[in-house]
Amino acid sequence: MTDRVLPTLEDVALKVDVSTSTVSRCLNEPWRVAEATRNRVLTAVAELGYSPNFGAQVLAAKRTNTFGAIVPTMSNAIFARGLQAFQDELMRNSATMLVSSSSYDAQIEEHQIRTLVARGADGLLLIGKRRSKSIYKFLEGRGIPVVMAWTIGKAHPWSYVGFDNAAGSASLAARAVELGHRRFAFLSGERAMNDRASDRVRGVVRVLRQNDLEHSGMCIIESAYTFDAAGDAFQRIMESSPRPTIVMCGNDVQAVGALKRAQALGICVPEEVSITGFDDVELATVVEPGLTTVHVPHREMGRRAAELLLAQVAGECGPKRIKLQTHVVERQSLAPPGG
Amino acid sequence: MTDRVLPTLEDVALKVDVSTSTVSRCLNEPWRVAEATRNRVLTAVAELGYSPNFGAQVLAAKRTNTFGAIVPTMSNAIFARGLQAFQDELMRNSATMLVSSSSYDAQIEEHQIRTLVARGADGLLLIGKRRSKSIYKFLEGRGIPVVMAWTIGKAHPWSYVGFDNAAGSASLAARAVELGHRRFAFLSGERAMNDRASDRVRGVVRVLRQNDLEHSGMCIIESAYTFDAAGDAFQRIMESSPRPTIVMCGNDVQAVGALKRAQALGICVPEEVSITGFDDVELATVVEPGLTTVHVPHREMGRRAAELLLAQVAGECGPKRIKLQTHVVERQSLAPPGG
DNA sequence: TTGTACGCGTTATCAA
DNA sequence: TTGATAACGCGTACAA
Repeated sequence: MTDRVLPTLEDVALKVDVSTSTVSRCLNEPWRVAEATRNRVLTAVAELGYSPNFGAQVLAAKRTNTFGAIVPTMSNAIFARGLQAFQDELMRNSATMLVSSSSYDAQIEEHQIRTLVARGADGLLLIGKRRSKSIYKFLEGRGIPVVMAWTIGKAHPWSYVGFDNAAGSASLAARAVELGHRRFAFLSGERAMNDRASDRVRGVVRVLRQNDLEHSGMCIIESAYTFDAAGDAFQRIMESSPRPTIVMCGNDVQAVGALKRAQALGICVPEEVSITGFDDVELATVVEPGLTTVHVPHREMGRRAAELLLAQVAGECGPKRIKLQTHVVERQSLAPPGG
Repeated sequence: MTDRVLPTLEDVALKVDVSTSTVSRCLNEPWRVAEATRNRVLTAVAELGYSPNFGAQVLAAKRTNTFGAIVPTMSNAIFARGLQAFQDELMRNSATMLVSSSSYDAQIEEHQIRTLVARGADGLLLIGKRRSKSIYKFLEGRGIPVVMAWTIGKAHPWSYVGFDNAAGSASLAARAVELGHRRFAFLSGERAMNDRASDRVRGVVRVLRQNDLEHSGMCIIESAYTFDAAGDAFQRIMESSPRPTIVMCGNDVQAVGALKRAQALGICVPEEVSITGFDDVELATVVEPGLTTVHVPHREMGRRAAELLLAQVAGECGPKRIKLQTHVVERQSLAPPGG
């Protein structure tokens, strides 16, 4: 690798015969410099192909203009749309995005939080709110703005851009009750460190109780968020007796896993059992029968999370709590019991 | 925001009563420091919660340990798996990943390349190889290692970790010919700035020619990589006469779009028309009938791209050309013409 | 409106 | 094995 030497602020300054501060100002606060000088400077900048040295800029300005996002997974569409929107909004504000995925593992997530903070992230987007005290203390100690998405909580000192997971699954359960379902099962994600998963179960339990239906005995099985694991879990559920008339799933991936397994087992959906999802990703529209699910405003969450973080680092506002709405999307996988 | 002051190298040095150089060495080249000193230093580091200042580190070391990845889209699984593997491998080497998505737009991609380079990326992962001379000149001028994935090319001065797109679609076409197909149509992505899309079409044309089949008149329609756009394109293809017996698609997303439209129009797949994809993402296994497609080793590409970039910035090797294999995955959407 | 001068926290060179 | 010291390139008071 040959040693290339890039032009510095000083090179530009020398060429135009002004001070480095003037060049710096032209780039950062152009309005504070006379138009004539500014033009000469900017011309020289273009001619030399000057571009500020990132490290120096960060060291001096104490900001990286970089935001970290840690999502449980990038492999399916659930968080991809949100990330895309997050990054688009950052780009519109000439900021950049660092991303990691934690594989739904709290330990890995903690490590990644520390890494991104060490990397100088000006702010962080995290999914969910259930994590260790120590990592919250760490974040608070660094005074870094954090937005938690896909969930909602009380604000201070963190921001939330999300929705009520319990309410989302509750409205879906309510619709199922309305259609005549009485025997529910829930195929959940692992709830231990996942507040979204717990809330989604909780919402259903609440509805059952309100309708004086058996809820304490509702079959709840946890599985990983993969087709195969969910398929296995579904199979176990269907081996129980009496069979549920509806299996509500923690998300669309699990629901599709369940659906495919049902077909493999020759169980008709929705005639013999209804299946529902959560998220409303493309997958839900592509399977046969189409998946009844809860629509989540992924893009808006991503966009508003970025807006909020940018505003917070700019000191324009403090932590906020932005609650978005979900709604049930009815397709064919949910029908009255018995078809 | 209260002004927090984080411990610096000097704070650690003072506490242990050594020089800052020693502390720095303990962190970066621990073997070059006496074990006793090292232990005292590391203890102090832990006690103070010291973590190096990123900007200062970059400024002094001239490396960010950060790698940029620019993909056409994050919204579906096509590049998500590759990115995941890329980032996993980076993380294993305590490097981090910056990502952008260009929405399949060359202009946006150029802008993002410049941004990531300005942001100090030590290396870049790009998808495909067809882009403007000027951006290549820019990259060459900066001497930044670049790996182009999802494609293969002659190496110098760039690296490639990919596969032969033409060969992939060719083997699929050959199989279709073997099954008796004679009238082909291709539902392609936009080829103007997309070498993968062009190559995939080219592979099919080659096979048709080799089998003395009509190829110059093969119906080729381009569409965006979305369900709806692909559905529209499929519909136009099926309105032509004589109808093709097989519609090969540029990727799985387009193929699923075509498949769903076929079902909406009451056209039976594969009885009335076969449909094939490219990529072999989860989507392909979930639709009914399952999609016959070309399997692409996404994860391995991502992983090896990271390995290669890391090796290149470490000066352990120069640009390389790593060619991986694809293979046809037969499911139910491809069958002999007439069912 | 522009310039001077210093500080930011590290790494790297060289000497001890 | 350790320490002094010089970069590294930019932002920003403060002065002119």
